[in-house]
Amino acid sequence: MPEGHTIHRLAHDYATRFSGAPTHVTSPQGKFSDAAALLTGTPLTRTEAHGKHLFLGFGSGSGSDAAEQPDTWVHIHLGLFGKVTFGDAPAPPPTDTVRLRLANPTAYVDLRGPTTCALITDAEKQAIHDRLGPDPLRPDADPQAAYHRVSRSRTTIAALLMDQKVIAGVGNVYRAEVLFRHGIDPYRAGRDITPTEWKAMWSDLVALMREGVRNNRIDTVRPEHTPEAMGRPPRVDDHGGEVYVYRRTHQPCHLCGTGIRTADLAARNLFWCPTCQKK
DNA sequence: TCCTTATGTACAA
DNA sequence: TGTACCTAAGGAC
Repeated sequence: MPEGHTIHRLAHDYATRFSGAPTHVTSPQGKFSDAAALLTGTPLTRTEAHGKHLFLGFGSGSGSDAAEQPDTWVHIHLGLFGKVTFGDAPAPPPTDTVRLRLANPTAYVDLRGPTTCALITDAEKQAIHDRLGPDPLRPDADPQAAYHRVSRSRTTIAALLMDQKVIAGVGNVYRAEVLFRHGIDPYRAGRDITPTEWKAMWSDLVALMREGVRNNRIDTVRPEHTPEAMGRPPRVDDHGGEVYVYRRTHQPCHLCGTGIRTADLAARNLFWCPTCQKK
């Protein structure tokens, strides 16, 4: 379930389970074997997330100097299919799709199907930060930098929200849901989004994504709109969270009953309520 | 057992 | 804009 909240959660969980002690690093599938051989026995010293990019820092930092940088980073991007599985030691025999396994005396973690898993330098890592937009989950994020691009673009707000150079970490679910929550027509041009609307959407994303990290799932339905509150039978969305429009094609809108619409936008599925999202 | 689909991105044309 | 890539689950046969 790789949107930004998942990656920040992973950064935290990798650190919790593997910081400090030397880590046994392997690549059962083979595509990362050379790097694994270099890293094995080295401690994981730092983890970081920016948007959908995960960075695992190995080596150094073991001294008391907190400013010390890791010697090298593993750059991970899950893409559409990537999955991470944590478990307690002893680790079971890995299946042949495990790209990267970390193991220590108490825990193991398997990475499967990532679009990227590569050893990079600090400079290469910096280059990735430089090409990404602000991430609502990072304390250093500047929402104005994102609005600067949004406000001078003829591209639709739906496409801009998915553009990682504009804003990092928002994926198809948060995109659909934040537009619904603000009643905004997904086809409006970025330059027609007012500063007030952008501020509201940004702070909403910060809150929603923080909750996503906490719960490890995406919930966007306000308490007063839950099926219980609306006097309707309870419902489970098949992606594990409670949402207004994402993948609810043809189902009635929770607020007005109109059928949720879907369309192809830049090769991704777009979902929205044509009645509630007219702004 | 095969086909479709998916919360993503990069590159070619 | 189309296509390639990485994996696994669910549904159709």
